[in-house]
Amino acid sequence: MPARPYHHGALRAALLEAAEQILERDGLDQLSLRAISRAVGVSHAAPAHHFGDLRGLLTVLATLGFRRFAISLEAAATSAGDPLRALGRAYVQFARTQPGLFLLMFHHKVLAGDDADFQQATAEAFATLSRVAAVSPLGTDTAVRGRGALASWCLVHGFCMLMLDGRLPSQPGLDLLLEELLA
Amino acid sequence: MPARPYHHGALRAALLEAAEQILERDGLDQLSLRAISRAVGVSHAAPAHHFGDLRGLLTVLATLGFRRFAISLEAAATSAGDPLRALGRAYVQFARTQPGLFLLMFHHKVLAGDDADFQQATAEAFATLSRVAAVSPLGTDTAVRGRGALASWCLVHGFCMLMLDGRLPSQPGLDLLLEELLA
DNA sequence: TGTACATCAGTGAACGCGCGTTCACTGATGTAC
DNA sequence: TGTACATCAGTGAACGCGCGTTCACTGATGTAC
Repeated sequence: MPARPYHHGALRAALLEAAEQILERDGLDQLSLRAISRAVGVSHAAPAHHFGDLRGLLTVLATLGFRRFAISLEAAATSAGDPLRALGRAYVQFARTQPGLFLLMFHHKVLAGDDADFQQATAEAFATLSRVAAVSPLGTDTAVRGRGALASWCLVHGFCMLMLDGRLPSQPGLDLLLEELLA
Repeated sequence: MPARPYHHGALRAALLEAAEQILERDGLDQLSLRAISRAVGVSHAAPAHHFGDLRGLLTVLATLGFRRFAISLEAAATSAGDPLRALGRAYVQFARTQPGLFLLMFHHKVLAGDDADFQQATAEAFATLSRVAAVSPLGTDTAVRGRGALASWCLVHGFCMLMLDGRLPSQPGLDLLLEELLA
């Protein structure tokens, strides 16, 4: 086996991993096909075989993000204690530990929103949200059931966005959140 | 007076206006010094005299945005009826009618956050928010007074962000919001 | 009132950069027979 | 078991694009005297 085989073997996964690293380290505006290829050590024309273009790669990345998001939320929802609070904590935790990915996931402009896998992954995540948060099932919207669910979602999502924009205090912020979720 | 005088006269204002138009029409990623200069019909090196670099221009633009934001919020806060609800409506209204500017204002990465004017303008806007929203003055944080204020802010901000990302239904969304603000 | 001069605002050409895409190619793999 | 061939995955050079910055310049304005 030569030191560097012509075929990578798992280039697709390697590209996604590198893309996520760049996303967290440098942000979305620094994420390019060339930068990703460079990080993996491959020709910058290679990603086209796996993702088509940059939008395709970003969409796959966001899809994987939503899958992981859904798993985290589901785990929180079935944990002991108040499931709504646990859900909120998990939501914020996800945004805090992988802000680049989180922001990408909610940046529809750069994503292929009509992608089937992407849509399914987002629906999966939001299903947990609306199921757990709809403690007062008053409405029957397709997107979100009930005002309580929407309000909870907005509250926790707004918290994440303000936090990631540096508009909230650093450490006591999470402590505060727990209190608000009481309401 | 010649058809096109050498000196523009009000280039600074014209550049800002053009920048805002591009921001709303094409988004932040299309906003460049060259695009702005092109729109005004001026050399692309000209903006440097007024703003230094792109970051400087964006910061001024965001500062003006926060000033207008503060005025809208203040007007809502002093209107008849429930001030907290009016404030929420004004917040969403601002984000809805000028999404590009709103997103720029909450995109610290591209702004000079340490700019004095910018900081003052944001503080001005947030002051109205915390004053009105702090119906239950339990805390004494520097940024936001009380849990109620923070919760209201997160709620309405999250609503805006989800709305601008196309994650909420189109028209009935605003109607729903009014109900949630009851809580 | 007039003149000299400093300063300011805008020009336009040039530079280098990183990007996405294209294209003919080559190495490797798998499959049909 | 072996051979031919199609397909796939990655290469590397080339192209054109838009960008920010720099620089010597020029037109216009204002100020000192």
